[in-house]
Amino acid sequence: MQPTEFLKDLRQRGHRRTPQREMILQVICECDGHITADEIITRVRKRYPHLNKSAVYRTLNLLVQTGFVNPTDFGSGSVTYEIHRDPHHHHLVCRECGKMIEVDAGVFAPVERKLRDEYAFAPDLHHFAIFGLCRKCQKKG
Amino acid sequence: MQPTEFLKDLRQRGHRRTPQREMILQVICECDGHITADEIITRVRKRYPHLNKSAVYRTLNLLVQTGFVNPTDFGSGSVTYEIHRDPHHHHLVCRECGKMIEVDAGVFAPVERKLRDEYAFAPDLHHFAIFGLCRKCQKKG
DNA sequence: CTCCTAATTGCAACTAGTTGCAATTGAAAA
DNA sequence: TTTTCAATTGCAACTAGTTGCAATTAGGAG
Repeated sequence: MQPTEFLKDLRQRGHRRTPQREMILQVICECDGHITADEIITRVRKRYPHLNKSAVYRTLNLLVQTGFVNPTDFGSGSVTYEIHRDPHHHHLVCRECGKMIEVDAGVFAPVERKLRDEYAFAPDLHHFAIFGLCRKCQKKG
Repeated sequence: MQPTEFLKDLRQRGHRRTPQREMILQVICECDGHITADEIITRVRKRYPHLNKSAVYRTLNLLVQTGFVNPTDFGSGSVTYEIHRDPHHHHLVCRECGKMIEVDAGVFAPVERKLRDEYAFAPDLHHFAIFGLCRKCQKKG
């Protein structure tokens, strides 16, 4: 999806099209992967120096609420954001070497089933960062 | 486990027994459940008014690293801490009414198996807060 | 008991992110 | 085109948590 499409979709939900949101979305769409709020601010300010951080955080929260963007905390001190792709995926993160492996949402299907059946609970199992040890670091340790 | 036992165990790992750590551990052990850093500071200061927040956060991080305490982010704005119990457990949190249900670690066994078998990844599947909808709120919505 | 040294503390400054509020502005209606 | 009003922004102050550094201290060795 392109920024314009997201903005149209937001409009239909009663949100306004503002230059700030337009540029924030542009940067997120261009970046192709995970990006932090700080990096968004830096990139937008190259063209539009007056951007305020509140607007960025509020826009990001809006995009997360509407499901256009997924937040992930890799434990680096700042949350990263990524355009949502269907189906969901998760990230395995090696706590030794930092290696990241993407796994598809299906991994959690048995968990979802069990929580629904045994607890009548409908979980959101979206976009987790799962820490652990990768193959190489298991052998080393 | 009692504060004294934790302190002994820490000592064996090369950490010192300080009055700050002693009182922080006492408060965590007494509280019987989840407690925030801020609440720990408040409670310790009743007896020892000069406690600094850095010491609290550093002690909490130490206790998490050593596995004595589990951190959980319920999305309330501050992380909560809980004495570790074996076996691990997780928390289901209803995003509508806030209801919390404890589930044992076994729920994630199939995930662990799959990640080990298919990705050679050894995950830490400890003490998650899993958001979703409880039975009642599913019916309402 | 005294000395020594690394671990720990307090402090102040910092980072990431949130919030209340007044000023601005998008966009729909007149 | 002008009016209108809620949505949004910028700002400044705030919260949670982290960090670098100098001063203190636990606790083992002599």
